[in-house]
Amino acid sequence: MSTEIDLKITDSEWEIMRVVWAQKEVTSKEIIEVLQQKKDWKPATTKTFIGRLANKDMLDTRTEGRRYIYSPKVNEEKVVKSALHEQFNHICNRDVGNTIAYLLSNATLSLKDIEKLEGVLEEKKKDAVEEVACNCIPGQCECKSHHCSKDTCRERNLKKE
Amino acid sequence: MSTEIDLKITDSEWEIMRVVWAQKEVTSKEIIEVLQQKKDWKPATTKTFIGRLANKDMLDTRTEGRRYIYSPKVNEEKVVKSALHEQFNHICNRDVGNTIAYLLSNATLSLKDIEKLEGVLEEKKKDAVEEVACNCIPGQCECKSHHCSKDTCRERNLKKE
DNA sequence: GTGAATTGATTACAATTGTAAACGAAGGGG
DNA sequence: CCCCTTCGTTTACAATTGTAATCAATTCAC
Repeated sequence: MSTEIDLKITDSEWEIMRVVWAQKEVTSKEIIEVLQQKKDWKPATTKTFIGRLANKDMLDTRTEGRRYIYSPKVNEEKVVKSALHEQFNHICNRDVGNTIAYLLSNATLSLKDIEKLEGVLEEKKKDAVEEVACNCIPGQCECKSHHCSKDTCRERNLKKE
Repeated sequence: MSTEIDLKITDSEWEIMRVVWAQKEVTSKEIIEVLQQKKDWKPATTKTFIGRLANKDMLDTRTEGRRYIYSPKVNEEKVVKSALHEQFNHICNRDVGNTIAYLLSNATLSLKDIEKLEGVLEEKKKDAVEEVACNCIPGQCECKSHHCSKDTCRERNLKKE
């Protein structure tokens, strides 16, 4: 029974959390100020999101005088990773390489970044597989089509023609 | 005025779309069958999602007899890329390299993948930057803290101590 | 100390999402 | 020809999300 907090947050909540992650400790006033440059939110709107995040146990609230100092209760990296995992769950394992290649070619990188990435790739060679196995259920990706046995299966019937 | 369709779909809609993308042409019956292995959905639930996707113009519906053959109206790759872009929008450009490094080290890759990725990296060296510029608004990442000028700014006041 | 400003909490309300039953038209079987 | 199945459509309804006003308790300014 791991008391794993749900790491999924909404787009608006990201905006709040990024401020809190960046500043470590902030008042609602500061969050509101920072986000005014980016989002067309009324202060009340920002406050709603802050409240919801506190409810969801994503924000710690320490009392300083009569107001709160908010600080993150979840790690930014964890949330980012979890969100990315979820994205990658939407594609076949066999496509992961290509997808990352796309991300790379789209990214702005420093030489340092590139070197690091080369290092990772070098490491990866050690446990590279001959061919990445498809992890999809039959019918949900092209690797395995679902080979239905029923006469009603359109795919099957097309093949018979 | 680009008639850009909104490429954002929900988790449940992904499940449907993946079936349609994989099969190119499917009936609702087949979608329902495929997803029964994965999701604990009643057929009615699947039908709802199909209907919504058709409304959203993500699915094409061709009539064959009295029933529909569904096919994708949006490209899978585009949807995946758009979803990933959205994710990467949540992090500072300076962290992109590291984040991709994490994805790489977490992925199962073939030698072929790795070679391709090495090629991309090689290309990247040509336009590698000295240092990736932060693209965040001040206050939303640690690169630029928001340097508020107001006396009420907590961060500022802490520094004065 | 009394009124104005702050600030967290409460309430509001529409849109989206997840989940599904019910309905209605159209075919298929007998 | 009539009933049963099939399948798209309509309706339902709770939970979540986006957006915000209002309230109530403080505190600050005068």
